[in-house]
Amino acid sequence: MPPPGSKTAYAVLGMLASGPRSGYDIRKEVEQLLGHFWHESYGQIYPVLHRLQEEGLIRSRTLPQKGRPDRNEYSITADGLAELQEWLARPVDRTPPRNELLLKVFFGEHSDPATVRALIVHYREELQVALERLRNTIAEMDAAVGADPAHAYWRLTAELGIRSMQAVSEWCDDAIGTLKKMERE
Amino acid sequence: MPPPGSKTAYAVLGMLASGPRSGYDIRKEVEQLLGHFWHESYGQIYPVLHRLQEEGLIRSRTLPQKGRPDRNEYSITADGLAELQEWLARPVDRTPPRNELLLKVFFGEHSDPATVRALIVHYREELQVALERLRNTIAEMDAAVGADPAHAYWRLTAELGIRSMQAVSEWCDDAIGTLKKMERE
DNA sequence: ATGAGCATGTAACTGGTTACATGATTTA
DNA sequence: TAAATCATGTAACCAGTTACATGCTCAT
Repeated sequence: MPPPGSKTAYAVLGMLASGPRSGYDIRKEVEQLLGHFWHESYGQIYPVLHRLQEEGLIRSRTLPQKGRPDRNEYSITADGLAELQEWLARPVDRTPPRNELLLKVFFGEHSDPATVRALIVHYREELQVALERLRNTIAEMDAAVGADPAHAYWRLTAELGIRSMQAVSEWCDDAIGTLKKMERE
Repeated sequence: MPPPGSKTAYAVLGMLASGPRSGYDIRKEVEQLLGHFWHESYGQIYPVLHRLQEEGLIRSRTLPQKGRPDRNEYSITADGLAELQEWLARPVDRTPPRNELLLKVFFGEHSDPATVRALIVHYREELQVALERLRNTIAEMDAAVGADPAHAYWRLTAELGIRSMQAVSEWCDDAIGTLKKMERE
């Protein structure tokens, strides 16, 4: 029943559940669609593909190509789908939190309000970019697929992305205000 | 100039910046105060303490104790404080996101709405507990220290904790509603 | 002709967790 | 008397990143 642990294995399995893909495809798709809440690197994907194949959860066929390296296309097996579904039904294991921004804010007393404020200002800028990008993706997806039932799940993830980014963004505004007040004192 | 990378090193340095502590103390305090956004394990703290001492960023003295192991109390050096402050001024490096709940939600099409809903319900319960715990800590801290300027920074971190948990909690409510609707169709 | 994209992979490294070992003391 | 707390540490493991290597094709 293992592959235990490795989220990457399940991410890969999940991607293959909607159709055959190469390692390269998986990477690209994860970045595009899941980029706001997930990430995978090649160094993780390729070894996992090999392992999953050994375990019979996926299988591959090699498509020769002219001029570029052969394309290894993987598809999920019945066992793989079962494994995926079993994992999906298990409650998420909560991973220990690590928010570097908050760590720095907490240590703010050993620096000064202006420095901390600059940190938050910078963070907010990056946040705004990510928020804008996600909003655009949502608009594109909504236009492209409409009320597709498969799309509904992606839509849920996007919704949480928007909301939590908004919440953080508002906190940034307020924190910047508070720190400005502290600077004046 | 190194210790590069390791957030643990900076977390430890930051803790020692407000006074001498043992590895054990650090662990406990991180859990109590920073628990809602940070985590450290002994297996990480003790080696880091040794390394930081070799690098001259902290120094230790051993307090013999009757009946229990000697207490190694570390304090930050001038170099250590400088290193901490340098790090504090640098913008946070954004770590690749990994939200397992959203990963499962996204793969919901390979399971079914009811299963996904159960996942979110369970998640929301744990969230509520964490939210309650943080609210209590805030009440205690506010009562204990009042408008202490050092406390102000902690207060900022708590504020973000509350807000983002609330945002996620609201999303859970809505998502559960959406999934119920999907179940009926 | 330059660079981006296609496509695969590996090795070295880093960061972190878990489980173990030790053992007295205080509290319930 | 059982369990939690104090207090240290290590070894084995796991997950993940980064940098590297290869080499063709297509668009600018």
